[in-house]
Order: sequence, then structure tokens, then C-alpha cells
Amino acid sequence: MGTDEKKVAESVAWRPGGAVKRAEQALMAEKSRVLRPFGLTVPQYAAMYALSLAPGISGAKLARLCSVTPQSMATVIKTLESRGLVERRPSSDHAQVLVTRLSRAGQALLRKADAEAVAVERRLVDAFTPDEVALLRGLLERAVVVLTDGEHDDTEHDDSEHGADSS
Amino acid sequence: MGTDEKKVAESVAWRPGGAVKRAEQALMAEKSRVLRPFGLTVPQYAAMYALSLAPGISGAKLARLCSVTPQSMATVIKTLESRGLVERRPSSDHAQVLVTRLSRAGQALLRKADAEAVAVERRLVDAFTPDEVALLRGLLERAVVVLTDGEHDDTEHDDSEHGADSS
DNA sequence: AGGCGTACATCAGGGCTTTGATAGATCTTG
DNA sequence: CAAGATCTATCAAAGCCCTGATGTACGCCT
Repeated sequence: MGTDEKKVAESVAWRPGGAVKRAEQALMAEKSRVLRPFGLTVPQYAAMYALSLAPGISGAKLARLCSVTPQSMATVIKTLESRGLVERRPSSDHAQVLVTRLSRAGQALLRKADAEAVAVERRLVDAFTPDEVALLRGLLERAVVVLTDGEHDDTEHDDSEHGADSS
Repeated sequence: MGTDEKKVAESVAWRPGGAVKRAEQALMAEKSRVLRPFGLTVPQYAAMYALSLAPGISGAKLARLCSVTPQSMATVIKTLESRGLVERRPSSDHAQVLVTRLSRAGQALLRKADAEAVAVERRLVDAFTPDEVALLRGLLERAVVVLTDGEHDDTEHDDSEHGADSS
């Protein structure tokens, strides 16, 4: 006897966290796999992708776009910079703010890597009807709201602009 | 104003990965928050929970239950062991296999921590109808299958028992 | 102008996770 | 019995991610 492995596995997997975790993990694993040939990790790719859409933003904003802390983004950017894929320079109107943008090499690499990453996401989306995709997105969004909402001690205000961009 | 921040944010968030990632992150963040007072991280809690259901299993099996690599589980277990929350000892019938189980202190701590963790999951589940929860679970499962399935070079076989339990 | 609040960048420390490689024990099979 | 496959544990290296704490720069407001 001894705990009946199958049943235990089910119990553990049935936890609401389990399903989300496994999905996220599967997605990360697959993306990692297709990104590996380019020497990119998923966070690195995500940062570069965001950077391609918003060139020259601050590290902090980039972090927010990628849903990570500024510290995490700093380590990612440092690696990318050491490989010459991105370039950082002090902002002209905001000394102390560092604006980041893709280098030419970075743009070229991203173009190729992006094709693969998009293909993975497409493979995923194609396995569902458009309605199902919308439904899934909606349910996940609601989950985020529910979990994020009962706010504890965070100060509430606006955010938006304050002027640290360029171009 | 270059790059219209709002629009960029939307584009980034709209990526299929974004929704799943944010949901997982929100869940992790909330669980971390309620677990912090107990000095436990989410992976530590997960391992202890699995351990409470399957006492005395090997580290490798525990890793599989928690959907992490044996290496990850090893670091988690090492921390838990150093705090006296779990105990490891060589298996009687399988020298070289280490069986792990919760210590009394670990059981006591888990009981309290589990209540909080379950409350978070319950808060989440309660925000949806039972049908929606089932639907979400189903969609996520399908996503995992789609992403995991196109298998590359993994060997296929059965698994199940081989006999490394106790009690 | 002096202060307060906000944002940015970074150092420090703790943990998790993955890939890759090493090595001993056990089971299966010829 | 010996070989090969399988499972287990662990070392090592590289990254990512988070919390907490500093120190600086800028904007607004009195």
C-alpha cells in the first residue's frame, strides 16, 4: 500500500495552481526550445520584442511591459548588452535614466527568433477555435483581477506619462 | 511620445504567452504573500503538500509530482531539511534512494500554511461558476497537450511502479 | 528655494529552475 | 551471469526572479 501514486498525482494536479502552472511551464519549455538555437532565453526574447515595439524606453518601463521587476529586467538587459544585442545610453533629457534600444545585430536576431516564437504561439492558438481563445483569455484575465484585486497596502494613483522617452 | 505606450502595452499583453504568464504570476504572488508569514515559498509549500499525501517517496518522484526537475526539488528539499521541516533517510530496500517525509514540525507548519494557500485558491475558484472552472481547466489541459505533444526525441513507455516506497 | 513624492538604477542576498554531466544501484533480458 | 536500460542522487554553471535597501534625479507645491 503506500499512498497509491496515481491518486496522489491526481490530487496534486487538481489543485487550481497546478493547471495554470503546467500550462505556463509547457509554453515556456516549448518557447525555450525554439529559442535555444538563437542563444536566447524566453525573458531575453520578451525584452527584445518589447524593445522592438517601444525603442528607447527606460529599463523600468521595459520591466513593466514584461511584467517583471526592474531588477530582473536589469539582469536580462545586462546580458543582452554584453552580447551586443541592445545598447544603453543616458537619456538626453533625464540624466540618470538609461534608454535602451536594439542594436542592428539585435534587430536581425529578433527578426529570426520572433518567427519561431510566433510559430509556437500560432500552433497553440490554432488548436482552438477563435471563440475558445477569447474565452480562455477572458477567464485568465478575470483570474488575474480576482487575485490582484483584494489589494493590501499599495498606494493607488494614475501613472501614465512623466516623460522619459525619446525619438 | 514615440511609440504610444498604451498601445505597446496592449500588443505585448495580447501575446498568448502574456495572459498565461500573468495569471501564473498573479497566483504565485498571492500565494507567496500568504505563505511568507510561515517562512515558506510556493515550491516549498508544494513539496510539503505533496509529501503530506505521499510520505516517504523518493526525491525524483516528488519532483515529478510537483512538475519540476529532480535538481530543483533537491534544492527545495535541502532548504526544508536544513530547517527541520522534513527528514531524509536512505530507503531500507533501495540503498542510494533517499526517502523523505515531513517532520512533526513540518506537519504542524503545513497544516497552518495549507489553510492559507487553500483560501487563496478558493477565493479564485469562487470568482467563477463551476462550469467556468471546469472549462478553464479543460482549455489549459488542451494547451499543455498541444504544446507538449509534437514530441521531438523523448522515449515513450509506461512508468508506474518500480518499488521505492515504504511504510 | 526647500521639501515631499515619485521614478529610476543598482547593490546585496536568497531562492528556484534548467541543461549537462557524473556515478551508483536495480531491473530486465540474452 | 553479464550487458544494457532505467532510475536515483548530485555537482556545476548560467539565468531569472523576488524582497529589501541605497542613492540620485526630477516635478510639483508651498
